[in-house]
Amino acid sequence: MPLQNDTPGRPSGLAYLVGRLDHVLSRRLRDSLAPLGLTVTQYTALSVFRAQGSLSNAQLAERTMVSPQSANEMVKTMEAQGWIERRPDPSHGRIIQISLTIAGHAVMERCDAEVVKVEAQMFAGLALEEKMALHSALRGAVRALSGS
Amino acid sequence: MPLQNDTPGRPSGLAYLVGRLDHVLSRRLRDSLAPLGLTVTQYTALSVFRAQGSLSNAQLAERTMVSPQSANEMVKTMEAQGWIERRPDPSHGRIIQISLTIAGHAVMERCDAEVVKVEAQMFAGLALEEKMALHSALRGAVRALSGS
DNA sequence: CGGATGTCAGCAGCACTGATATAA
DNA sequence: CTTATATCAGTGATGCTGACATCC
Repeated sequence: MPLQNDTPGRPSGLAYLVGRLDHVLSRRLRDSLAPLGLTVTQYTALSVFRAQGSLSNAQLAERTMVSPQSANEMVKTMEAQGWIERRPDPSHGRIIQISLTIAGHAVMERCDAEVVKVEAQMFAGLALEEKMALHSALRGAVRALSGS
Repeated sequence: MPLQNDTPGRPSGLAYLVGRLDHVLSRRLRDSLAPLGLTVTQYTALSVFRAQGSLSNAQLAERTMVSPQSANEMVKTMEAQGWIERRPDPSHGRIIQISLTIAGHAVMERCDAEVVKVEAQMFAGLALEEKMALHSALRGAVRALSGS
């Protein structure tokens, strides 16, 4: 019986498991990504740019659910690395559009190879159907918590 | 098609989703737990003591997959709060056994009520079977990554 | 003026490595 | 001497709030 107990008012342990898995996963990714010169949060941010194209800092902050200041911090270091470029929005003097550079795309591809390895190990025991179910469950959970 | 693409060498996005969910979940738990005076990692550590009973600092570090120094840091602050107590091991002069105090159990029960709320919202769309499947998938993933 | 955006400064929580002391 | 344990000190990553200037 996976759900550890049926005491009402006792957490089922799912929140605990999510946290624990992230903890272990982050560690593993950190070790895999460190030789390539980037951190896990940097990889995450770069992933967002790859998926979304060009974003302002405020948009990045909103999509990654982080304060604009935190996002700005990431952006500063990543620009210094040459992975992203910032160019003023032509239609608005304050907004600065941010996007991946060629070097950014290149480093992402190297990272992907490492991430694929970790994912494979992490969900080695799961069939494709199960991975898809997991995928949708996780997406649903993110959405459920992001809303309110 | 939940798995976003079939390009070989491209991450499936499961690692990304785990990280994102943890990010949102941590934020929510932080806000829920803050009024009770503890942080998410403190709640996690106290959960371990509740589940495992009495542990030394070295054992705590191993079970939570954290360095002994990090574990010791948590222990210090939680002892100062009166949630745990440390008593020398009778059969070994160096080891100090750590366990929950009455106050520790009490604060945990108050936390549980909050965590249950968050879990309910997070997995509102899932049937019991799906929660059980998710539970075992996550446990399997933690185990797969912890080993090597 | 008011709202959105970007950015500087300060701070807190967390986990790490290195070094040290002590018990077995 | 060697190992395990606890713990002090320093450091790095992350993310937060507050404050401020700027653009529309």
